[in-house]
Amino acid sequence: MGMETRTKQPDSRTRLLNAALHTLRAKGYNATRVEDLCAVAGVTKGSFFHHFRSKDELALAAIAHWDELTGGLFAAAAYHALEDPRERLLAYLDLRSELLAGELPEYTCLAGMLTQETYLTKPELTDACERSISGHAASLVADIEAAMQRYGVEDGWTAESLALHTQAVLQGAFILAKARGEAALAAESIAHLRRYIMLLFRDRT
Amino acid sequence: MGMETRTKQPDSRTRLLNAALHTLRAKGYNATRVEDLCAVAGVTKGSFFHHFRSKDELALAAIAHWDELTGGLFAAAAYHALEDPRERLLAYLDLRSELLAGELPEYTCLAGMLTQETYLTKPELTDACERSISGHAASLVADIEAAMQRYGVEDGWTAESLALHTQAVLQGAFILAKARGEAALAAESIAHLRRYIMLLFRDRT
DNA sequence: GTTACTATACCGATCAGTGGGTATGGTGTC
DNA sequence: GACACCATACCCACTGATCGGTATAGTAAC
Repeated sequence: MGMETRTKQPDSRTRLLNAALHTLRAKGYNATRVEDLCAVAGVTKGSFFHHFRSKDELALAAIAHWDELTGGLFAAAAYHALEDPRERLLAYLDLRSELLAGELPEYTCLAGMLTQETYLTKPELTDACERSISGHAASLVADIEAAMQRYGVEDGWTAESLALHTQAVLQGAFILAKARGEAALAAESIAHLRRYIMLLFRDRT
Repeated sequence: MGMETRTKQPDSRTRLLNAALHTLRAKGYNATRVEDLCAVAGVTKGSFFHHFRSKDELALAAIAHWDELTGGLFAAAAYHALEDPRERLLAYLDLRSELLAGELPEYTCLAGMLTQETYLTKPELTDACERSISGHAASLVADIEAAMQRYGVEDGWTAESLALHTQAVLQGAFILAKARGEAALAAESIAHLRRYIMLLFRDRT
């Protein structure tokens, strides 16, 4: 799986994982049949069970795949070069806003979706989702801490809690957007979060 | 057995709806079997299909039941008597925080949960969820508008968008709480939202 | 008798997972 | 080069269990 030649088509395993990212986010875990994924990936069920021992195991692999993709996306983002940590946070939110441009199931969070559906029924999956969300939140903590220091915030809340709050807002925004069927709603929620962060980290002139 | 049947227990239909509120929020729509609900409600499948034509119809009825219960709860809350609309909003959030005291699947939002799972697969259910969430959000708009006026806010955002944002935060907080398995997380997100509202509606002395 | 409700046995569709098979490509041996 | 050998990847037909829904028979109350 390491160094692969630059073929036009990814291999079956990757195609199944990509199909999973798309379909799981659109229809959820239980409503997605193994054969749906096979159809999207253009393989047969035999191939599916050659690569994954079970549907659960595919979901686990899909979350790992998701972490890899999104981790890369945000790690490579340009805003890390900004000098002011507050600006880095705001730029992060702006990027999240920009990502809303695609189709709805494409910008939604896989981990958030699966958390709801697997809670109490599939502990390993819930755990994997938790690690995914918490890991992403953790990547914001350093910037938040730096901003707190720079802007002299001592308000009885922790950097971790604000990092998790940003993720909560995003997750909630996705639900609202799904309910209403419009991405604009999610954008407005992110705008409110952006305003909150600007109010928290104010220039004390 | 005959004489004991006439207890103060709610009728079968209501017991099924209550079972649905509990079980659907805990396990989701697809993972909840009709017979699970029957077991919790203490009735048989025959009774279930006497009261509801299908599982979908039950879910619809459960959302209506949910709207009734929560609508009553918030309509009857004491804080509506407060004079300052900002204080009414803050008190609303405090009430939401207090409700987190119960077991996790008990304070979660049924509509938010079902939205995710029925998106693209059960349009009528998604619509019902949308109406439920939007309706609840709408009940906050008057107070937000009054607060905007009283505190002289003219910031390029609407009362509706802030109302929906509060719901987004709550929905997201529930997901995080489920992922981590602790209600405290949801409380912290609500605290951030509370702080945001206090920063928006500031006394300009 | 009729209406409202409950119970039980069953049907039919669905779908995760299996088993048995083929195709391809690599490797060692003579 | 030809051969056997083996591993990986893949396909198709099937199965066994699950579960929404139905058919039907009953009971209680007016």
